[in-house]
Amino acid sequence: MLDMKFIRENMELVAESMKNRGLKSTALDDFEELDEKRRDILYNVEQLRHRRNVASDKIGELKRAGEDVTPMINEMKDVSDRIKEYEEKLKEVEEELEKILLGIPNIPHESVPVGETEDDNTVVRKWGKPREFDFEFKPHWEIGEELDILDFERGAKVTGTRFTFLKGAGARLERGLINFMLDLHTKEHGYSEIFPPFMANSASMTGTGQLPKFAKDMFKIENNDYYLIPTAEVPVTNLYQEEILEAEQLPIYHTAYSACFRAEAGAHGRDSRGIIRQHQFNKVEMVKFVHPEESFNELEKITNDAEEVLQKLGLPYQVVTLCTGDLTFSSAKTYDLEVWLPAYDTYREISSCSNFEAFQARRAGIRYRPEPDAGTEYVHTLNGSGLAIGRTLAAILENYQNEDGSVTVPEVLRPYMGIDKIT
RNA sequence: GGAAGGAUGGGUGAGUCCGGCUGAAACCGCUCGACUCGAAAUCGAGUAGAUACCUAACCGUGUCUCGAGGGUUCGAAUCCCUCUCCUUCCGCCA
Repeated sequence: MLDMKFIRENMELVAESMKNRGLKSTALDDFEELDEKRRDILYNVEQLRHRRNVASDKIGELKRAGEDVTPMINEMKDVSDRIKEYEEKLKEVEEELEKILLGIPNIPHESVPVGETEDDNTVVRKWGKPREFDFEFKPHWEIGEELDILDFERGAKVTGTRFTFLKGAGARLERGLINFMLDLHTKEHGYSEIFPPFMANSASMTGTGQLPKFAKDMFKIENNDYYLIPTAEVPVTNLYQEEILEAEQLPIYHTAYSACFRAEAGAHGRDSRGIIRQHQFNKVEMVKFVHPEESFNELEKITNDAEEVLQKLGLPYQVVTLCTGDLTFSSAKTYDLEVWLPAYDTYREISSCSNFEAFQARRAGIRYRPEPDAGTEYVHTLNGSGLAIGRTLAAILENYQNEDGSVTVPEVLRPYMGIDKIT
């Protein structure tokens, strides 16, 4: 959510940023009108309330002195009625305004390229060279099925499409990857580990920006105000919801493993084979709470932290800056890490690192006190996947496959796996 | 699932029966100042958030907020209703 005052004072900028994202900015006209209306009503109602407060004090005083206050009370009845009328109008306007506000996306940072689709994303850097195969290589789902470590059919039988069983060395690889990533981030990158709930309520979902706009992308629990989390970002960012942090607590770095649940509405037919797009997948997430001046430095750092996972695993990747049209709703700037997948003959997203600036903090009420006696300010929040486990596993199967159908275990995972080859 | 108790500022906690003089005592913490070579101790002062208006800004003024929402009332932390969460006991359960 953007600051109302900021929108009021920067109408053109907000309108332009929405245009760059490929959105209509008609909501802004409504905003302007409602905002003015709200402040007008507010002025009137506050005047009346002031009158009422003064009179109420007076009535109390007179009553204690034993005087007759009936005429005054009768007069104030009328004032109270008028206040009630104004309050109802105010509530209407504020609800309308809130709706508009929650629908306005974050403003892309000036360094974000203007563009419409993912084709307009710019490649920042590449690491590693895609492997040249001297044999017929296979996609990960074939490798996985032949090694009997991925079971798609039974996943579909037991639950449904886009659910998969990992078995034997596959299950161990999944678990090894989780542990490897958590160990790396906690021991070498200074993150403290969180194990969050896998469900969160609608206030939290609104805090990080999933609600109200993206309800259909999530799984909702029946008879409860709970949603299955689409990412650990939700519970971890909301850890400090409605809290005021002390300046010296910042920056806070958290890393968390969680299962992630996504309805994948509108993705019918896309990536239907393999484990690239599942309704449930595992992910190790990194979340940061930082001083506003530091957030863009921190974005570079969090991206590097995610990159190091790929480097240690020896997986070729590229870093792209998402253009304005591809940028997610809450983000001011996002780097995607894309890993090389031979069977797809392209780089595919495996991590997304974003700076949300104060956008989430404002929604979630996460503030800090810059100086001991100063007023509060919103922190900046960031997050990055470090990494999506399923896609990492797919990348390992494809990039480390051997001609005989076996898969070599990357060096750094051997302590976690206890074997150096999956056969 | 059953029974009881509770939710007040950064923390502890009074106020709630008997509505107005309480945006909130007291203590702790924190900040600043005094004292000190420095520190501790002591003493003094300050110390909630949001928002509207004013201002270049500081300041100032008003309004709202005592778990959330609604009601009664001229007036609600205080009375009534609904909901949420927490604690304890019983039952059940990994």
